[in-house]
Amino acid sequence: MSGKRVTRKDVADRAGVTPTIVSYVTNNNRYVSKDKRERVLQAIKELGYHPNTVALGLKCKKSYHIAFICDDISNEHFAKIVMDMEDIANERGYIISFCNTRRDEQYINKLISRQFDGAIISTDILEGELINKFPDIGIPTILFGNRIHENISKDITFVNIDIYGGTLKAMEHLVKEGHTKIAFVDSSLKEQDTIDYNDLRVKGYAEIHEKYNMVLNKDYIIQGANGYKDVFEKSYKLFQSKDRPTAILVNDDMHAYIVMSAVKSLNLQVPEDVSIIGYNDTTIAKYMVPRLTTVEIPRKKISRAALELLIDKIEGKVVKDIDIDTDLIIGNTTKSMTQ
Amino acid sequence: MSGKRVTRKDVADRAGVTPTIVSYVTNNNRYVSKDKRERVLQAIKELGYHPNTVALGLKCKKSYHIAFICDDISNEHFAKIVMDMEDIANERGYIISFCNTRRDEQYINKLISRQFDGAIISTDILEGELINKFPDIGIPTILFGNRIHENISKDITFVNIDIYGGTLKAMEHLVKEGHTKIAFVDSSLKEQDTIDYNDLRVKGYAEIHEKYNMVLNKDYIIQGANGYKDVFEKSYKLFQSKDRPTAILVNDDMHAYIVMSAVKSLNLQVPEDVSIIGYNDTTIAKYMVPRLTTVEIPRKKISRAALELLIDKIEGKVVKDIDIDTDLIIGNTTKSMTQ
DNA sequence: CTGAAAGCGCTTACAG
DNA sequence: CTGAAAGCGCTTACAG
Repeated sequence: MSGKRVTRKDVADRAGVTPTIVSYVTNNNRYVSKDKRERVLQAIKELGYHPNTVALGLKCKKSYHIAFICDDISNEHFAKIVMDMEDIANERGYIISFCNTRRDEQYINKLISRQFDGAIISTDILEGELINKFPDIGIPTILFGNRIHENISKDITFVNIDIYGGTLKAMEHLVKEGHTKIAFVDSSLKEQDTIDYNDLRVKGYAEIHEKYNMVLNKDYIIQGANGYKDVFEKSYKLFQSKDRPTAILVNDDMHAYIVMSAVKSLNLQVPEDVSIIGYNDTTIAKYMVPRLTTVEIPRKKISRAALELLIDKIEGKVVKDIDIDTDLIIGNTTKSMTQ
Repeated sequence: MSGKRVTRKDVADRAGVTPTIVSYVTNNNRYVSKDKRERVLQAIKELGYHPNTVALGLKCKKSYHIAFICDDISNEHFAKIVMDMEDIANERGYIISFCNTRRDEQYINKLISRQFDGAIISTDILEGELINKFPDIGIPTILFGNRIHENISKDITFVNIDIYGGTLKAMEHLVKEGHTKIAFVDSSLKEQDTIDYNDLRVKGYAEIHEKYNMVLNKDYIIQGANGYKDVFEKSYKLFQSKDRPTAILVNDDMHAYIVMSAVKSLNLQVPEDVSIIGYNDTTIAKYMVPRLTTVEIPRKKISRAALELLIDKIEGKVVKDIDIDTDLIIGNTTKSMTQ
């Protein structure tokens, strides 16, 4: 391409000043005579100079670069969170890199080498050991989830999302409608030793069974599903069975949609034959017909909280965990059994 | 947090060698005596050393950092493209930053300052002038779209996606089924002077009208819709009208889904009352009931093509534009009028 | 008011 | 076989 990039030195030569002056002009942090300033600005324009952020990063040990790491960048829920965060980050001079989690130490090392000023992580599948690599090396880190894991570094700040409370609300709603045969889908690709705040869903699910003396049928729990196709097949099979559940809680709206697709493929109706509840309140939920009942995770709140906590932390302030409530949005995909 | 980061010098001190030796060990590109090599590796492990990519980038003028810029990171279509690209990039030592387009010169400047080794851009809303900033400054750039725009730099390489051909296939399909009142939705936030390869959709749409002597009703074209809600409202209104269309082509699956939602809200049936065709073949299309008929953009192909072209370009090779075909995936959301 | 100089953490050509 | 040194493009403390 067009040869070497324009540097500060090129600008200085063009404007007939020293490189130092160019810096003072671009950073606007010291008096520079009007004459020189104008020559510099002119030269910058003529040459198309863009200060090299990499050099600045090296010198100042600050990259203005934040990583947001989640398990599925193709899930609208996370994308919307990033978009909200970007609006705030942008004002503060930061950019955010939106990355997919990889259960791969080499990949994590590569990220770490890039001198992010901070990281925001939302994962169900990464071991504490790998997550801790960020704070251990001195990268301010925020984790979406809940401080229920012992192997997470004390240096990590949590945005505690009340998935547990949301799950209780969803389950109570189904129980009040008379459902006793309730299934549950957890589509995250979990393994042992993972950060599974999803377990808060299982926990809530199990506790409601206990509270109301309902039999917990293990066959009603679909866990560690492997992608959309797997969720479709497993839920198809579940609803094909003689003793099929009358309601199902699905850990993500898109997956809830897939479950509904499986249900419909069996010529069953939602909510007449099967009640469905999702999580996240994404576009798919809002425009589903019937409208999906779903546990809302307040994205605006968590993105703002996470980003502000992170920037405070980067700036050396002491920050504390924060708690975020969830709500049940009642749509039309559940139906009372007692009517 | 934990103070300063571990540098090459720290490792050298610990291992009792010069910093140079540490580089030769980490890069594995020169003979180092077994004894020293082991001491270095030991020190790296003990200290948790991660080479500073920023410093490397400055020295070598190579960031191993690629930008993928698209108009809506919350659209699964783009997220899946990034994920495919990442798999390839990862093997080659690159990381990809997944960014939302902003029609904001400051933002573009900020990106440019970050010394990306290359950029892959997919946009309907960015002016050529802003896109050209990347190649103009020497950043190898790939653009998804079609070389039909005169104001795009010659230095940009195109991955030409045959949206036009796909649109013809979709329209032909509807015409063969006897539809003559066909609507069209373009949900992109376009303005004048934009890279609107979407216009290829409009072009195909118009040409088929001409070819078959069909009246092109301008009221059937919804353009510049502003988000999901707007698409819902506008299509609701469209299908509420007396002279409503019997079929509709929608430039994205999720938006097609929203249109279907509007249709159903009016107690109309798909495909009995309204035939719908989308674009992209994302998850929503695959699991829609009835299965959405959609113009497939072969994501695997375009992501591989784009990334390989880009890396070749970064490595100084001469590359040529590439053409990618599209296909119509026939689902169950269209119905023959003549049965 | 303004410039020369040190230094951020690396790589690698150069000189032993 | 191996080390000292230059230099990538910046910022800013220091010295005039």
